[in-house]
Amino acid sequence: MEYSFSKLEKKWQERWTADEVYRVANNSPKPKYYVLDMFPYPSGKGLHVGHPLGYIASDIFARYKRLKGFNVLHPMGYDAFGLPAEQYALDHGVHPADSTRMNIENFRKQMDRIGFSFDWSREVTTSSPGYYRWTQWIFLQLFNSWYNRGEKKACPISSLVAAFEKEGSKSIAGYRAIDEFTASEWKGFSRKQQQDILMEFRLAYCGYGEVNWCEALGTVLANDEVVNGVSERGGYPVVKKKLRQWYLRITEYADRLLEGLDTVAFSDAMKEMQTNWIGKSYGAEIDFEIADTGASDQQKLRVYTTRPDTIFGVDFMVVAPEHALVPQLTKAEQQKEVEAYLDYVNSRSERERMAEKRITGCFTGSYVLNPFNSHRIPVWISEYVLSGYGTGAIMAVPCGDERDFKFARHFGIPVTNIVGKHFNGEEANPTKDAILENSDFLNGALMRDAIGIVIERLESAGIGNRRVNYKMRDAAFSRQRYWGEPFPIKWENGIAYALDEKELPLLLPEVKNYKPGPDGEGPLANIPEWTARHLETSTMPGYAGSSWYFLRYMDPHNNQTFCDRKVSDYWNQVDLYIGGTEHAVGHLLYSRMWTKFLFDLGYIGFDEPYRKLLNQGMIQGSSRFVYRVEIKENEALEAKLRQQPLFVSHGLSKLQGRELLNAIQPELEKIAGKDFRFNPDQMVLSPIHADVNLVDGLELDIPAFKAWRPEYALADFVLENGKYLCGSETEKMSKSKFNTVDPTSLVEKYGADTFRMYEMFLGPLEQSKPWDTKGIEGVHRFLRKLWRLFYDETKGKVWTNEPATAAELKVLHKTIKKIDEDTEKFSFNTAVSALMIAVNELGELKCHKKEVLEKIVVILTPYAPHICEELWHELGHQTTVLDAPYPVANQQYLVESEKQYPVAINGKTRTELNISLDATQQQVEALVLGNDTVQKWLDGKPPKKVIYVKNKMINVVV
RNA sequence: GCCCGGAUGGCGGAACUGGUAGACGCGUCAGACUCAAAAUCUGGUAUUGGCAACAAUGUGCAGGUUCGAUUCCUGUUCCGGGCACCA
Repeated sequence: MEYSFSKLEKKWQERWTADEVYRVANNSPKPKYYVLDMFPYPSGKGLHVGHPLGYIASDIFARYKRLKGFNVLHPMGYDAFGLPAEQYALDHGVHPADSTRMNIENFRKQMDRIGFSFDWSREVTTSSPGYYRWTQWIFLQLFNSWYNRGEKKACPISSLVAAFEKEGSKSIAGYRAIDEFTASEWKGFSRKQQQDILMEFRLAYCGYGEVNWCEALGTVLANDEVVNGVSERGGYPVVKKKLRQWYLRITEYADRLLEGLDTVAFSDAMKEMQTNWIGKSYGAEIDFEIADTGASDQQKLRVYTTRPDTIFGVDFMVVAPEHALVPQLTKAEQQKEVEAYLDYVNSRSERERMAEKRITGCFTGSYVLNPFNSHRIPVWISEYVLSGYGTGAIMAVPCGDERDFKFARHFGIPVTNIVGKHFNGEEANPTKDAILENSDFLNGALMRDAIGIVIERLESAGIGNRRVNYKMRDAAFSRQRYWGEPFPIKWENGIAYALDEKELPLLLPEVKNYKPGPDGEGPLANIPEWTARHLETSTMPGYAGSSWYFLRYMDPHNNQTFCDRKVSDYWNQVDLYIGGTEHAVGHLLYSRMWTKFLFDLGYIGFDEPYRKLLNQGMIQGSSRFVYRVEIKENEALEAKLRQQPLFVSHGLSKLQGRELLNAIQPELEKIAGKDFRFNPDQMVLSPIHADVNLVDGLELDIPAFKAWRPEYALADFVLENGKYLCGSETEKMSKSKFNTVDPTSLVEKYGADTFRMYEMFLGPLEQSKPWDTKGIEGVHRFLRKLWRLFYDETKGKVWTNEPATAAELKVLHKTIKKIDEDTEKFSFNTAVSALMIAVNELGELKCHKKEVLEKIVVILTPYAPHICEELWHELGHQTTVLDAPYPVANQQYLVESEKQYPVAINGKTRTELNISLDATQQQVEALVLGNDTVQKWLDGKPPKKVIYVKNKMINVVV
């Protein structure tokens, strides 16, 4: 009987589905375990071998935990709202709902072949009304909440209204730049005034602000969706634009997002990325009086600095071009220059600014006074100061800050040295460990200590105060697009009103075209019925639905609430979350914030969503290249080569000019004839991606390549050693590079079990690695060897009920221990190796004992579930192997009584000795020193000491 | 520029708290089976020298600590990832 994997895998997949074996209940006497994958965006391109990597890992762990006696929640769904589906709709006229449905079907079909243990009865799709109803609901909770800094948690907005009615703006002093008001003033405000103030506090709010506007996509983007000044999706230019937008007040959670990192098991790299994104810094705000202004219209320039200790090193001030005081600061004689500079700044796109950082700037003509010694300090404008951070103005200390120093040098501003020999006049020194000089009352103080001294002085003199700043900004939460959750918001007289919860879901209406609406509004603005109801016309961004999906899996069919509190109390946090690092600062921060928010309001009982996060590495493509001969500026020859292309093998691809011509002359003459003359220096070889599936290792399958594309049908090849070898390069896996490998075709050829194990065998999960199909045979061979322990091709069944020998049990228990340890620490690649070794060893021992095989089958089940289920039943079991008890390694078979030890003298191995494992140090010493070889080497001299490393070796030090 | 991570045979990668470096797989070589090939099985395979036993050298590079270093320390090169005027 042969191992016919395709029949067997189909059989069990059907059986498992029919029996609903993966269905999991929301209660159980067993302990719970929640294994989650980052759900996919169902793109039209389908899966390549890189996608299932994380799913296979999570599936192995989910099955392992189940065998270990846990009630395991392991769901899957689709992050279905988003730009690409809409872009596709614009281009092809297919409704996003339809293309999404088709893509989901395709994804599902591909995933099903791999044999995952997902509980599909819990599937969620973020674009289905039953799901986004609750996304809208959570949005309403955010809209109706504010962040109470005193209590460090979100509270209902009604509590803020109550506070205003009772004591005016007292309780929110220092929150935001809002004019103070008393309780009676509050009551006297118009409805609009009141709502405008409340809007400043809502956790989901609408406001005007600089946003990242992407013209090509016709929408705004969040900061993490902009990479190097262009859109993450599509790579289109992004400009800053002032627009009315919805925001998520994630900045209020900055501290808790930071502190929460201590309570979760994320990689250090991941924690650091989030920490940097949040970017907390400690410093002070300082007011500088603007010189030469009258006492009546006294203006102050406020700066933020982390280094108040350098206050006497301030040689100039810089304000951002967008700073509100620019017009007042600009003196008449500088007017022209400032205007020209502002024009220049506006002409530069975000991308240009990032690409080349020029030192630019312009003097305003104004001066401010140093608050401690009243020195006059010139005020400049420069684009290197960002309007969005701190106060949009800085005090420049060239001797301590590299940027300030370069600016000073560029514009010839004299530099004050406050750190003595620590500053060499050539570059700034940002040290905190220097003793201050030229610094008035700070002279002689260590900079590190001076920071606090200055802040105290500032605060007591009322010219500044301690201040914490964050790089993180509030997250832009609206998109001028169609394919997203509609906001449950209605506008009346410029006031945003929440829809009643009973009106949810606010269904996404059908549209005829997906083109943007007027005035930068979304496509929903084109629908008269929509605008007639004064509904918000933008939709929510892609990350809205993914910010809470892990909760919906727990209670996916509940239509009373997003997730019953009892159910979320049971499943609690995600125990293991597997996905890529690309969501480090997007999805992971947003979902952590939503979790904290829902916790604050008491809807769930935990405030971090993911207990442990594992980042799988990317699987890169291994591209193959063929080298095509092109002859420039010779149209007649080129025409011939277009008809009959000529490719040279990789080994010859480095040749040029005359040498190249010599190598390819015969083939070229066949195509072009003998009479052609041309300059060999105009001959170039251009590398062209060849489909990896047409290449075996590096050798091109020439007939298959010719059949691949009509234009290559007549191609000719210059070979080396009778073969055409391709060049290779590791690149991102992508259809356009023809380096994608389709998992389904591999499953068809080798079976799902082989495919799963091979993906794990490739290397450590967290490491990025190039895909190479070659090695898959080895894993396949392993499963066939395993099969042969049960069945012989001629004899049929060979397994027996005979008792196992000690040697066989030793192999078994060693393997159980190893697999258990490796799986527990997610070292799946070494676990697969250990399983291979076990099967090899059992094969050598000709072990066909049920007693041994049965346990091997169970520990192998998470890795290769189909073959194990089949063999489990073959061994006479009636129930599924999924519920088998996980074997325990028996120490008895792991301990050896005697072992051969290498004996080294000063680190060099000289001989080997058999030593009983319970021997004492003295016994070992006597044995070693009594040995002839050792004696010979010692040459009569006594050794300094004998080092006996149990289970390892013995070293004699002389 | 700053912050992380990495570098081990022809290749992917093993190696527990410092203890025989190269497990396992691929590739390759040899052999068995075969008329032959494929498939399968068995064995060899870090490098250099030697028929061999064996010897020497070997974990990016240069040092250091140690009886002993892929592992720890210092410096350095290269590669990958993240951040990038955040004052």
